[in-house]
Amino acid sequence: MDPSSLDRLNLLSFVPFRLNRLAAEFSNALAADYARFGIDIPEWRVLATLGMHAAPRSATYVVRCTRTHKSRISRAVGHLIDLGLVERQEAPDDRREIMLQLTPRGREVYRELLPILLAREEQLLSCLDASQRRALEGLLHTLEESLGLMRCEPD
Amino acid sequence: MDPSSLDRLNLLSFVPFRLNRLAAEFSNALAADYARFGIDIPEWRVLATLGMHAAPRSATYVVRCTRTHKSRISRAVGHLIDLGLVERQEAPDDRREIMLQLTPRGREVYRELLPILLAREEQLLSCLDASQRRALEGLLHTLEESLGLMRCEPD
DNA sequence: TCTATGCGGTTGCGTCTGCAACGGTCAAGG
DNA sequence: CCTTGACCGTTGCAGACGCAACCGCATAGA
Repeated sequence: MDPSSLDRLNLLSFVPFRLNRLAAEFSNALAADYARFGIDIPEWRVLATLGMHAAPRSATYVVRCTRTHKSRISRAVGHLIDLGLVERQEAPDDRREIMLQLTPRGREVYRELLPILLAREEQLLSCLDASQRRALEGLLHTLEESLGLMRCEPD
Repeated sequence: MDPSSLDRLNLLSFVPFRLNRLAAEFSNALAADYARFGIDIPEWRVLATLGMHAAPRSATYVVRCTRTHKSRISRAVGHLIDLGLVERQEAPDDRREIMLQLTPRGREVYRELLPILLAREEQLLSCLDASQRRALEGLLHTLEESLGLMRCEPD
């Protein structure tokens, strides 16, 4: 992967660095879209995870699904509740679990935000043609599999 | 890119999220390697940027090259100086600029750390065969070009 | 039943981050 | 020469972060 010699590393050819930088660039590009709705990245992740399913989910599910630290999820949920986009309800069978679901307003925001984010994704990937996108898809999948990132509870 | 419908997004197929998660996973895997030398990611970036060149570089150069915020670079440099790995010297022609270079000990650490990090990169990419790696290389390059991430001052 | 262990979720705390403001320096123009 | 604006790098500050400790609850075993 690294074309340079062994005692001189070109940072620009170091994949971890490049991935990090690329991801930061993508995040930055999306930040403005989130901000219009008063939410940030972890909050969007909660919104997206809940919006993905019809039935309520626990915070732990969101944690596993997004691979985000539970304290971050907890605070993000708190903020979303303050905004009136999410509501908690105790699970009937286990009072430790707190099921989370979007409020009508939360689902509205989700529906409004979704096409904006997909358009932004499209813009960021517009430099790739169809076959390159398939290749990217395959590579991401292979890497995710290898790192054990694909597990997510069934619906 | 997104196989799901337009009113339901599967977070797991959203490229910005996947990139972010993948990058975090890579960073985490490398963190332990840095830590053995008492440094973290931004400090490694400074070390790598200075190690890449024979001649001293300004902090602004490191900022441009790594696309890291200047306050972060400033503090990383401060720490590296405390550790005795980097030294400052005023530029003779412009007293605003402060040229940075590795100390002998800094270069030693760089040489020691480099193969460790390359091995870690190799491990993370071990799930990809040669042609997949070429594809990844190409995709990263295309995306970086498109986002204007490739510019870095000449030597 | 009582105790021990583990889980779901929250929170206090020390740390790190990015922003914006600043001090010091240079270069251009009157 | 002086003023203006730009630039380099640092730092104060407010907010965000992850860790670890914690609370309440559930489950298993004596």
